[in-house]
Amino acid sequence: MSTAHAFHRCWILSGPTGSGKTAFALQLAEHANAEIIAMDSMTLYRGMDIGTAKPSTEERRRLPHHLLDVLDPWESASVAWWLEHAAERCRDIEARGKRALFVGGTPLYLKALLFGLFSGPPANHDLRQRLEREAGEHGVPHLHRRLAEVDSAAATRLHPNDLRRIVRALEVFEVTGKPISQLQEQWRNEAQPGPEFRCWWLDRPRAELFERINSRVEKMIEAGWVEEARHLRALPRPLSRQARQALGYEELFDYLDGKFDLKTMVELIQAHSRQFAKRQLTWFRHLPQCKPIAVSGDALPDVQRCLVNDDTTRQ
RNA sequence: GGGUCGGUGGCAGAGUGGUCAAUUGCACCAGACUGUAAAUCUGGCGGGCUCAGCCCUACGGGGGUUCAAAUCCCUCCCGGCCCA
Repeated sequence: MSTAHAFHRCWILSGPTGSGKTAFALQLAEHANAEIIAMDSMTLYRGMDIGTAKPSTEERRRLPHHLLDVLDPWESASVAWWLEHAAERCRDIEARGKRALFVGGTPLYLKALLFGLFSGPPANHDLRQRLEREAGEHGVPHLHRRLAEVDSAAATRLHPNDLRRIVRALEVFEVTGKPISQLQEQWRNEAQPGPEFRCWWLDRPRAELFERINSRVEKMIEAGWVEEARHLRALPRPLSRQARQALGYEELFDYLDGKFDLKTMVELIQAHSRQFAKRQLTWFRHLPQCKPIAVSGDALPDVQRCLVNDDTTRQ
């Protein structure tokens, strides 16, 4: 069930957290008569607004945004879930003669957009729990050895401590009877994107990016992030495992429990945000389809020049 | 002014004569990543090199003891606490 063909004409704007995607996206979208689809695993959740830096209501009024606020915070998303909905929105937008512009910094979603996913089984939580318990009793390397017996190719690629991926690989094997390494081969057959396809990422000097991240966290606190967290905690149902992983919320909850003071919490969130940005950068630098746009300061990049430069790099 | 405890790598904090370029945590750098991904995992982290080894500079400053000191002694500077 390849969805990759759905994205052959789309544009993608990515970049690390705090690089200025939202502002530039609006300009880009208005220039291209586009509608925006969030390529973001956390802005999916209602009620998580400040911490996930969702576009403001004014910004959303300027043009249609998709896949924002589509789940309750106790619900769970997954790449596959997102990809399916993304393809649907993309087709719909293009059917209306407009351009789909994906904006966001979730690298796995970006990769799925570019390459698709292999058709495999969804998460089986009971099975995962069983495997994780097994790892807890005998150690993660034990699970790795077990994987090596049924799928040596996957085991070779995975570090013996990489619990998540070892569990996923074993899960796939147990429910399909096929090694995950074999199913993953499907990526090689993906079609190439069309000539209108564009993919950029905003590339700021590291020191500047980190300063922006640090001050943005402070601004979020000033904007009432603590209250937002308090409210989320008071909901009738607890946050889903996925939603809970959004940067900062766990630290806010600990702060509300009195585990540390405000200053310590802010510093923790800032550090974790910087580290996330760093990991994002590793992806962008290694995805050849994704072209860097050098940005610095408050000035937005020149749309026209981005398009021109991109053409020259494609020849 | 007197007494006392302490000054270790970006920070916190071990070490208390050789096995110490110095445990560990954080920060930072690099990498991985196919249905949890703002997650998870891995490696590096004084400087230099003809690099599984060698050289240099290092544990507040200076001096000393010793074959050998971050570790012992003297002195100076700085900080905390107590007395005045």
